[in-house]
Order: sequence, then structure tokens, then C-alpha cells
Amino acid sequence: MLDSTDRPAPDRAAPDGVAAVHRALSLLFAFREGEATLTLAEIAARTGHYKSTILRLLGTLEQARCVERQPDGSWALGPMLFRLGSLYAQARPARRHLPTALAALAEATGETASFWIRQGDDRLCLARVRSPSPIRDDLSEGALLPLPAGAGGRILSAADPRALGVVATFGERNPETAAVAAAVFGPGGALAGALGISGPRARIEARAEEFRTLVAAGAAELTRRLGGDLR
Amino acid sequence: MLDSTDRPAPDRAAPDGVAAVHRALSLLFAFREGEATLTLAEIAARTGHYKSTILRLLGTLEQARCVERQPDGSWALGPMLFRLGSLYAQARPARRHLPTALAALAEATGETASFWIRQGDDRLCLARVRSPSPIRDDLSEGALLPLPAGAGGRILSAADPRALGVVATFGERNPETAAVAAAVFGPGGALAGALGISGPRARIEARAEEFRTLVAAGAAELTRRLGGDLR
DNA sequence: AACGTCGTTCCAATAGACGGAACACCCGGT
DNA sequence: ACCGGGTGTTCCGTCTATTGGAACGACGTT
Repeated sequence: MLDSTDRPAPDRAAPDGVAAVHRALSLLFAFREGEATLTLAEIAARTGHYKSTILRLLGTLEQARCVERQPDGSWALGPMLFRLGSLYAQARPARRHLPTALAALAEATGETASFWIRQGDDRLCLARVRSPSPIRDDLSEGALLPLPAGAGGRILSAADPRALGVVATFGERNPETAAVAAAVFGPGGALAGALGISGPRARIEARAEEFRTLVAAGAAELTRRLGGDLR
Repeated sequence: MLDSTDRPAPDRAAPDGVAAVHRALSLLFAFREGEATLTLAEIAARTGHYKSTILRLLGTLEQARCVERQPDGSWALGPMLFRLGSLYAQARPARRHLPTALAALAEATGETASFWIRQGDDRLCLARVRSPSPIRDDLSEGALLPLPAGAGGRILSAADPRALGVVATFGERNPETAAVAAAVFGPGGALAGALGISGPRARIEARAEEFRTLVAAGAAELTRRLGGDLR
């Protein structure tokens, strides 16, 4: 007795898992860069959930300090997320070596240096050291960029990052920006992330060859520090 | 008709809210400082939940990249938490001014400078700049300390922080450590957090008066930058 | 080989989440 | 002043979705 008719439509993205948790997390993901607070109505519009449902979930998240209610009634992300995020960062072996590696690269190039890991179809900036120049690529830790674009993205989405070597892109992610990046590997030869620099296109074009060398050396050094397999 | 008998016992910690979300978050809170990964059994022991329940919740959290499954089957916190934590930090107006304020204080004193906010019965380190000295208070961003202890804790748990002025403690949080802290205020005169330094007791005792002045000046300057009310 | 411990899957029962309706509220417009 | 559209909030019956065992296979140890 095979009843193929009343299948509950597993079309796509079967949202497997605990629905209430998915909903609660979707509230957190409603917050975007540069938005300190959101109102209930905004959250409802973005997530598509009923306001009563949202309020109940927000109350739960608030108890855990994952969100904070503002005096004016609007909602903001809570400090517990910062704590959990810090615990994540500390658990990454790479994290310990990033400040020095990035500072050295930023110093040598005069551009903003950053380290990226893949996260699904995006890439996440784990750490960065800003260029000393006032004209610079002013990105933040925690920034989330679409995966394929930019030098770092090329590395993280490559089928074989080892074959790529150093990648330089000019105006790919942003017309005025250029970037140079190279892969960093961890123990066992696994891709640990992408190390690179980014800045105004003209400055990087002018010293492209020099920067390729510096980024390659920085990535190799960081790989070595992580106990990674270079070849 | 006052029936005082069958009250549903509001003893303490009435777990109001969505149970599934509470449970899921409790899994994240099972992770502690310095523990990169946990096994299912460890999480079960700490949270007291059934393994089947935990596995289902972890699966949901994994889809959202709030946890990551390691190749060996154990579990770690996920990168999405880092992103959310970064968004929280960026939303804090204080955050923008902290690096320079802390760097200046660390430079002037030679000790580790840090900034703390209250979070329930704990205090959370939002940012810190390490002392250049090899012997130093080596705390991390995201560190969570019990509220009452230490100079920063005194500030954050004071009934009237304004009355306290600069607080110095010697060996309170840790016998070998001393700290000097002062309150920072935001717009409207609300307590924004505590700014301070900490380091080996002997070094701080030797220059206590000087440090009090420096910390007070740093806190006043930071308050000014935040558009805060000083008096 | 026997045991303990681990992670994993399955499913019926029911606790508990959902979502709609109804409410109080604050503004701005007319 | 009166209304209208927009807030945020509470309440409660329905039924879905979560739970928590039991049962299983796979390791590792004794």
C-alpha cells in the first residue's frame, strides 16, 4: 500500500529539527550590520512570524540575555551572544596567532589585513587589523560577505585551494576595492581559512607583485604556526 | 476568596518561556572557558537532558551554525555565535571608543586595561588591552567573572556608583592580583560600565595613587566621548 | 567473550507551543 | 475632538510538534 499522494511535500530545504528553536534563532538573524535595535513590527516583517509568537520567543531569549529590551521597548542583541562568540573564537587554534600575523601583514603592506573562514554560502571575518591609512577598507570582525566574490572568497570556494596559490582580485567585490589573499592550512592539511589584505584599488594595483609575495609569506608562516601541512 | 494554598509554587526561577528554546540555549551554556569541544555524554551530564533530546536540539543548532560537529563526533560552538557576538559589540556605542581608551590606559600604567558591563550576577569583559609586561593579568574578552569581587565588580554592583569614585582592591578576586576601576556613564547618566586596570598586586600597590588618578581620568574621558553625564 | 559506554534511531503520548482574536495604547491627520 | 492606522500586549482553545524512553549497533576496555 504505497500512498504517494499525501506526502507532506519535501520540496526543498526540509526544515528538519526543532521548530521552536529555528524560530527563535531566526529572530536573532533578523539583526543586520549597523542596526542596533529592531522593533517588534520590524522583526515580524522580516521573519514572517506572528507577533505573539515572536514576543514569547523574545521573552525566552531575554531571560538568557541573548536579546535585551531597550528602555524604548525595542529589542537589541544581548551580551550573552558576545560571550558565546568569544568562547567560539578562543576555541579556534588559529585565533591565538591571528593578531600578530595580521599586524605584521598590515604593517608591511599598509593595508587592512584580515582572516576569513567559510560559513555556508558566506564567508566570515574572524579577525582583522586596520590599515593605518585613513583611506582603507574599513571592515569589521564578524563581517559576513557573500562567498564567491573577492580574493578571500575565491580561496574559500575553490575546489582545490592548494592549486590556487595567491589570488588577487581588482574591483570584484566592490569596484573601488582590490584584495590579495592566500589559503592557510591546519593540521592534516585541512583548509583553515584565508589570509589577505584589502584596500583601495589603485594602491594595491601599484604594488601588486610585492603584496602577492608578502601575503604568500604571511599565509605560509601562519600555516606553520598552526602546525599545518604546507604542500 | 483568597486561596493561598494551591499556588503553583513560584519559589524561584519560574522557567517561563518556550521550553525548547531554553533547552537549546542551555546546551550552548554548557561550554566553558578553555573547552574547545564537548561530547554528547558530557553535555548530557551537564545539562541533565536526555541524549535523544540533546541530539535533536544540537542538530537544529548545527543547521544554524551555532554549533559545529567535529570530525571525531564531538561538538563545538559554531561561527554564527561569533557573528552575532560581533553584531552585539558593534551595536554598543561604547565599543567604538574602547580600543583607544584602553590602549591609552594600558600604555600609561603598563598594566592590562579592561572594560566591564554587568550581566545578571556576573560581569562580562567587553574589551581589554593586555599589559606589555610578560607578568600580567591575562584575561580575555568575553570573560565572565562573579559580580561582587574585584574593583570592577564593586563598581557594577554598587547601589550608587557615582558615590564610589575610583575603587582599588588588593587581592580580593585573586590573592595575587590587584585592580583599580572607575565607573563610566552614558547619555542620561546611566551606568555604561566599569573601566579599569588589573595586574600583579605588588606592582599596583607601589603606584596605587598614580593609577587611581589615571583610571579616573580615563573613565572621565570615556564618559565624555560617550556623551555621558559626568556628575 | 562479556561488559560498560558511547552515539543513534524510532515512535506513541501528551505537554506545550502556536496563532488568532481582542485589547489598550500612542500618534498624526482632518 | 474625533477618528484611523499603527503600535505592543494578553489571553486561551486547538492540535501540532516535542519529548523521553526503549531498543539498537559499534567501539574499547577489562
